[in-house]
Amino acid sequence: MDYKALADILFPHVTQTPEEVEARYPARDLPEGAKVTRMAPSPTGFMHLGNLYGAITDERLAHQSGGVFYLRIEDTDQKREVEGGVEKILEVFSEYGLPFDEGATLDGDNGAYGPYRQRQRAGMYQVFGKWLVEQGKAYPCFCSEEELAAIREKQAAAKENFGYYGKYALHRDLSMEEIEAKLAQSGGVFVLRFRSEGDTERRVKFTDLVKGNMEFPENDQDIVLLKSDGIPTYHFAHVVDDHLMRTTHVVRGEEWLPTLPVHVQLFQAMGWRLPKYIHTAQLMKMDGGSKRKLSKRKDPELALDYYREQGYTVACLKEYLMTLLNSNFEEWRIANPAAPLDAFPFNVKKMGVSGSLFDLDKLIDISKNVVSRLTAEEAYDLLAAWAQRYDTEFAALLTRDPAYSKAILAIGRGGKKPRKDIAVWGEAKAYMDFFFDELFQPEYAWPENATGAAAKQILEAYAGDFALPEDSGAWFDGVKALAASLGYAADMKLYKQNPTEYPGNVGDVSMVLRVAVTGRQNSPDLFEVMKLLGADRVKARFNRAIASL
RNA sequence: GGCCCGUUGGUCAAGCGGUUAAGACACCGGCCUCUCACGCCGGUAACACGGGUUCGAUUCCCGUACGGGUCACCA
Repeated sequence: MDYKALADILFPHVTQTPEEVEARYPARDLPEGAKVTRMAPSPTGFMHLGNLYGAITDERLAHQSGGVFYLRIEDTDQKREVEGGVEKILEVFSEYGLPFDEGATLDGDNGAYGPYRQRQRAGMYQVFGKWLVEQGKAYPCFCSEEELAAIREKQAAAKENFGYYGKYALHRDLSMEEIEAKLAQSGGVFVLRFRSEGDTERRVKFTDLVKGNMEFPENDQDIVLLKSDGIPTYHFAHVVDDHLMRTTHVVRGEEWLPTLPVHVQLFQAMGWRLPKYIHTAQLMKMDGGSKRKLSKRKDPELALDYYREQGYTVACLKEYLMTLLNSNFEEWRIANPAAPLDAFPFNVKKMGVSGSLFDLDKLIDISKNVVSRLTAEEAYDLLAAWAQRYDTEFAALLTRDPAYSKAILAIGRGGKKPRKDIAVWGEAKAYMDFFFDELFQPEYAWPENATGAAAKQILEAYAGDFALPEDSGAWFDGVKALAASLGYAADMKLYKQNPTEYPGNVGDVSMVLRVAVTGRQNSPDLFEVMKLLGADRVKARFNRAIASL
């Protein structure tokens, strides 16, 4: 077989040589040890936790080592591509603060190793595809979907491995005449397959940076390199791009592990150096009694949009993912509560090998901590932005008087033990709605020791000549005095010693006030609340409560 | 089914031949000059199983079980 002639028949338009292509991608001029990583999503319009998970790893690895983190768009599957898919990707990464040093941008490319959209690189893959044909390492295949399905059936019946290999590789040894005939028949359309010399009896050894040493049978499948539209499969694109773009570390999910032998083989066939691989553990969820990989179709909580809608902060999601990514992160965070995330020394060795359950409880806990560390100003900005998007009615109230809203958010904020009651912005309305008269819809639930007439008596006594106390201490002294005057125990300790001697205690009295003012039994510091509301509105609320009794 | 990866409390996990087997979340109890949210103190709870190797295995090896992933002209 004259492979050179075959190559020319198959790729008549390809005139470039591999050397010419290579010349455009010189080794990167980076300091020793600098890592080059990439995020390589498909523009499916769907960004999920797994994307973020990997991207954080990529970004940290690159930027912690003085390297390069770039974005490559894997748009080789036109069927799955959606309008605006690239915009979505860019938007998410900018939202999450994971800056690319180079790669695809909205209006083109940024960087010297482009183009960064695989479809725009089609010609390049063909150069290398042609070159492989010249070496006898690749060949055209004309099998139809039906033929492939028939092969599969046969294999299933014979209990043999699936795939295009050995005697099932129908077009592996076509003669030049046969190829020409098929080519004429197909109108020049073919699929380029790799001619594997692998033998499953032999094993390849391999080291993954997180999984450690591994051994696989060699790949004997003649996998597809170029699809019938001339666009490469993931496998070929990965090998060509990561070589040319000088990627040093490939971070991807462990679902790629089974195809690793293919990639190793391809790199060898091309005569290129293998990048380092980091196969990350998968994000799982509990389904019924067992764990399973989070699924795009079944699990809404896999989508990043879900968290944005709920009002999780960007910081808390990154923070949580980091706890899954590096086992010593939490320890570090406890020791460095205020340090920026990027100050954490990310370490591949601290990455776990087995899939982790995505734990919403833990996320919420982290979220509360993150939100509690925000200043009132920051909290207001984030909340207002969220509401603007997901609850415009609430947004209108919030932004009507920013200073007022900030003051609400400032209650219990700051200091050593900040309040931690808001985990996500979606909860904020329920937390602070009573501050807005428009939203104030009390369902008076009086404390057990002071219902009905008792509650009314307390309210009437307190509201009678109500004036805003000077400070929290004065306020509570007043409540105590009121409690005592009505026969309630003003001292909790005394009350606990003889609970039967009193109708209730000062706690009950203040609870009545709280219920009247806020419409609920739980609230932040009542004095602060009243101060913000102002004497008039507080009074009005007392009267409203009295009227209801 | 073949191949691959994994298995320490409910969850995330530390551990890397000898430990009272950390810590975090969740849960439960107590304390915290008004509730809640915090905070503090305490508690329940784990090395999948069976063989080896070894003076000694959570740790090393083999097997079993279980879980997961993957077997496309998708990535």
